[in-house]
Amino acid sequence: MDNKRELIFRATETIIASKGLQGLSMQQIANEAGVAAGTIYRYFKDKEELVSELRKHVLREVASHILVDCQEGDLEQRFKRIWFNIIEFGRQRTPANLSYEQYLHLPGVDSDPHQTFEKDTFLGLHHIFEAGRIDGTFHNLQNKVMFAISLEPAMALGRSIRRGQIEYDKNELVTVCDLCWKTLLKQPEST
Amino acid sequence: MDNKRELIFRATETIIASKGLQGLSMQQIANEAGVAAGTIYRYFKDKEELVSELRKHVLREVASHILVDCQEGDLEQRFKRIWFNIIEFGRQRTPANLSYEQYLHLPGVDSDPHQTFEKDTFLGLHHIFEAGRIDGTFHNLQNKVMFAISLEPAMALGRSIRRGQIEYDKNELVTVCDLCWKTLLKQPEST
Amino acid sequence: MDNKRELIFRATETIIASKGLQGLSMQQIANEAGVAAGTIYRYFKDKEELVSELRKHVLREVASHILVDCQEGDLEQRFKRIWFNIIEFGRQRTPANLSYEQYLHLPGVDSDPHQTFEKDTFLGLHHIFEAGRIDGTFHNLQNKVMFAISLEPAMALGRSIRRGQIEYDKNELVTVCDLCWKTLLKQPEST
Amino acid sequence: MDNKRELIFRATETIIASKGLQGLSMQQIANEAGVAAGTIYRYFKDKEELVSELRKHVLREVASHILVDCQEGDLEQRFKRIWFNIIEFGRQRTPANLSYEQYLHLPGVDSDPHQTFEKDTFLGLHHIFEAGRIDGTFHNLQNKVMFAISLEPAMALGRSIRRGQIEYDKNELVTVCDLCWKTLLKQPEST
DNA sequence: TATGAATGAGTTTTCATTCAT
DNA sequence: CATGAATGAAAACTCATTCAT
Repeated sequence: MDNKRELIFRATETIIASKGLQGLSMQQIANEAGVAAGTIYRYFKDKEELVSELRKHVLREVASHILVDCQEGDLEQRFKRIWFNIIEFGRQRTPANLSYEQYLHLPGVDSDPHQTFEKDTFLGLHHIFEAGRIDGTFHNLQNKVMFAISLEPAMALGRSIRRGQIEYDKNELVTVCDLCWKTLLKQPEST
Repeated sequence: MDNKRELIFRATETIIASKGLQGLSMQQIANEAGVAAGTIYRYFKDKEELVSELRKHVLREVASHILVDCQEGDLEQRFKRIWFNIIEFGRQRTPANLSYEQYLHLPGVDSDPHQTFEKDTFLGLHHIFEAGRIDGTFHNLQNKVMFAISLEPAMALGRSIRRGQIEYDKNELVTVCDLCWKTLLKQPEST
Repeated sequence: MDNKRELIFRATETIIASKGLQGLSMQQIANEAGVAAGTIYRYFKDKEELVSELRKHVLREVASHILVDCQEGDLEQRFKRIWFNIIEFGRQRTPANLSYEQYLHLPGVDSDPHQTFEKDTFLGLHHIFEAGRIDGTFHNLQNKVMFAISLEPAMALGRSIRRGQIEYDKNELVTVCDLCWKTLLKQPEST
Repeated sequence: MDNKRELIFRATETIIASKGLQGLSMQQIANEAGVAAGTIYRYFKDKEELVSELRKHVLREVASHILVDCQEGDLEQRFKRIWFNIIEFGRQRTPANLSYEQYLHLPGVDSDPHQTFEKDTFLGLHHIFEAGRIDGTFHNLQNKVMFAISLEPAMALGRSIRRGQIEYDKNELVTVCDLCWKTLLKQPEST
């Protein structure tokens, strides 16, 4: 069953979340997962494969949290929903979120297969940016650039809230979300 | 001499830049630095101390690159200079930059001494945000929040350029920088 | 069925032939034999028994190849037939031959049961040497000694041909076979 | 110092002699050598290198035992001295001899570097065979063939004596040695 | 102070063997 | 009988750290 594979994934995620990728030993994973060390090797060729497969798994988790409900409503509603999804997800001290961050700047992220996988996983985001660019609502900027100016702030904010570096203030966030949205717009709205 | 301490720092930085914190052995550092393995222990209690001291060292390097020339001119000029400093620094494949990223999300970053040190190092930024907030030019937001919406994008962009995910386009950057600046402003400028 | 036992034997032989006794795992044997790993344990107590049973199996194979047609003709004809059988068998890159060599100098060969089994298996050879010794044709030497001077060369030659260390030259071999034969004779033939 | 390398060699040799190449673990070697397991890796890249370097070491030992005093006297004297050296060495239950046999039929022996090394190490033998062939004393046979018919028997005999399969009988050996010598001769001596 | 050989605990990985299905 | 997932002990190997020189 894939039951055990999932078990190992969760165990690994948990450990990475708490001790980082450096404090990660196969024995620990086995203990946490409640299986024998050797069992891991029935599901993953070696540690490298486990870590790299988990990366995809985590990215998928992140995407599923962030892209929830992002199909309905107009562009603004969809964008703002995603923006808050990012905040909510980033605020949490879940294994998924914490281990996601451990993967963020790993050497080798810029390899082709990784980038392709990442792009595919977050395809929903690209659709939004493209839609806005095509109908002339957004500035004519590359997707990555639009992400950087409008959603990267949400990631940073979620993280900072989680770390206790800034206080969670719903009203402030609504304001900031609106600022991020307006940054994308070619014509400032006539309010 | 502190000559050797510096030598060890540089060696460590170089290795972290290329292989990450995981592929970091004392022997490698010794080789790269051109000293004996035992020598490292004359300057650092153990590996942990070396890594954590280097973190401060790297943060200082980053700050010095980013805060260059940020005292002259009006708020806008100072902000935009920093914004581009971040882009320029982030674009580079220097040991300082690459190893900086390796430290970014390390578990334990949220510990108090770390946070204090980071805050002190980037004090210059705080001054700018405070100045703008006090004279009523900027929104009334916490510093970290202002950083998140105006400079975090620059960090992401620099990184993406370096990784080849977006093309370097000076004009586009000028536009984006301006957008980031305007995000901070309470009253949209009357152009 | 003994069908499966034979299957396992052949698989083991094949693997030993190509990777030696060191690169021999139960899983590999199972794969090669097309059975489950656990199945092997229905036919053999453990790996040791499998390996040791296979040794006998291989010895029997070797004997059957070498002692073929060795009952007909006079002493010289019988000897020379065997001599060439050894050459022919040794030249081949068959699992039987290759795995036989892997067993040759294994520690524990000098144990009593092994020696007895070996002696029994190659009884045909002993008959020839005894016959020659009794009728006064051969020197009065122990069987093993006669084997050493007359057939051991054939084994070495077959092996060397297989390894490409010497070229196969039928005429030269006929000469050498004759030399080996004459070595056994008490009185050099009056040619 | 190469002191420790030698120590590790001797320990490995001893273990191979008693348990074969299969029952050879780095930990055992370390224990036998009286060093830490990690120390072995300062002298040898990995187990494979250790085993393969030891092979050369052992071959050199064997050659030095066998080729002792083989420069003096006429061809016959030189040959017979070597023949008895082989017997004497093969009779011994020394680590050098026992581990030598473990290497004899290892898969991979027929690789080029191995063969070249072996040929170089036993160059002394080739000289003798060549000398005899050139001055017309010996049959016109390839060196390996001459080795097979005249010295391979000595190897087999030494081994058999050691294993207790034949009794040590000096007179019989002198006879047999003479037979081996005569096998090489083109013209049977006029006695 | 500097060295680098040596250590040995800890890591990854393999594999003979068992046992529930 | 046969399976093959699971086990866990043991193997190969790494590496932070120490210490005699």
